[in-house]
Amino acid sequence: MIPLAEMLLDWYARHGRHDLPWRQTRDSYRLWLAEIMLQQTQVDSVKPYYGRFLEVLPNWQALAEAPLDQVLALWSGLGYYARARNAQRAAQEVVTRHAGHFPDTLDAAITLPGVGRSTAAAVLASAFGQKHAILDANARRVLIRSHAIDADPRATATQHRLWSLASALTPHDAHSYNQAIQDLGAMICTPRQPRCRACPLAGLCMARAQGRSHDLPVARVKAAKPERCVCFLLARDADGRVLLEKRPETGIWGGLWCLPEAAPGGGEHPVLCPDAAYPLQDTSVLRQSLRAVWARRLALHLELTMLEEEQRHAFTHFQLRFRCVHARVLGGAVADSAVPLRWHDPAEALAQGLPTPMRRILERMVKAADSSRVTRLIPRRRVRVI
DNA sequence: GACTCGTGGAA
DNA sequence: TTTCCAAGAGT
Repeated sequence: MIPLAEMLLDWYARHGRHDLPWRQTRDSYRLWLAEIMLQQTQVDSVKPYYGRFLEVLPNWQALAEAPLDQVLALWSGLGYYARARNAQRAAQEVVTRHAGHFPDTLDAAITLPGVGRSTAAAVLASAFGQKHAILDANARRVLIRSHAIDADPRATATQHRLWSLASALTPHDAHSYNQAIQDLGAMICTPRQPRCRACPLAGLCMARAQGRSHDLPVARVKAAKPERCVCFLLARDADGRVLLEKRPETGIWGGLWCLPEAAPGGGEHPVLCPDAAYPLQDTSVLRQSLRAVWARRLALHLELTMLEEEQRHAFTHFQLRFRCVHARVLGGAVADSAVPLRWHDPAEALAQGLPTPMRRILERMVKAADSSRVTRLIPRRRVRVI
């Protein structure tokens, strides 16, 4: 065995994170689900979602047959929602095309939606004991530092080099090795402030020998984050229900329930609209624009009552600035629309698949309603119409 | 190749 | 406060 692999396996046996939930099983479904949830997502974020998901949908069959809304509700807050949609499609393929068994070759596994080379390799190594190398962010960082690779990690040529390096180093016990290199990347060879003194590879690490541990991998060129501005409608009907719309299946927050949007610049879905930077100051122009957009789309007689303070939500490639606009419904009915619109009781809404900012808004609203119930003895002040 | 796709933690 | 980036894959 190559010394690097031997050192890693020895270190892993003594210091690895053997207690992670997905390391208590060799079941392909559970291993695959963990790999999907862990894509671009840190371990601590995944843990609560993983247990809940498996409790409700414990096998391929259950996931394949579940309503997509239920899958998205279980994913709500975890982000990258295409993973949830692809996961269900993959489960359906496993059931229909593979007789309920995860494919046992790399090429077949990669054809599943949401399963790339690294994910397929991880599942096949752990579920079936096959020898396949992974190349995730942890493994990539460890290889780049140990071999002092100062080329751009995102360049195709570097990717090829890293994959062949990963394959060459991976020993027969790929199951243990894959987890070992991930744990080293997560616990010792961290992105910032690597703990080189505790590293089992310190003796052969070229970056350390060259005093460049902190400088590798080379930083990516940062692109300026554009802003998008939008108002979300918090409309309540006479029963206190709130209006939600189901977003299109593709794009930001695809398939999730969301407060209706509007932007002064118009557009069906401003959140999806690049360069949608509009002023959000509380002006009569803004209020008229919002009323016009929502009147046209929703066919409701709305009375705007309040604009909340501006909030922000950061995405990977842009920053969202938004304000919540409170409104009472005086009349009209939700229009027939290509986009499903539905009135939800607040508690029921929180059980749906919601993006995190929507969940926060609705939770705050429910909390406010609870506290106002306590003080209901005091007559509610008349709401100012704006 | 260059974009697109979420969210939370750490510094 | 802002910045960075994670157990990547799809288009």
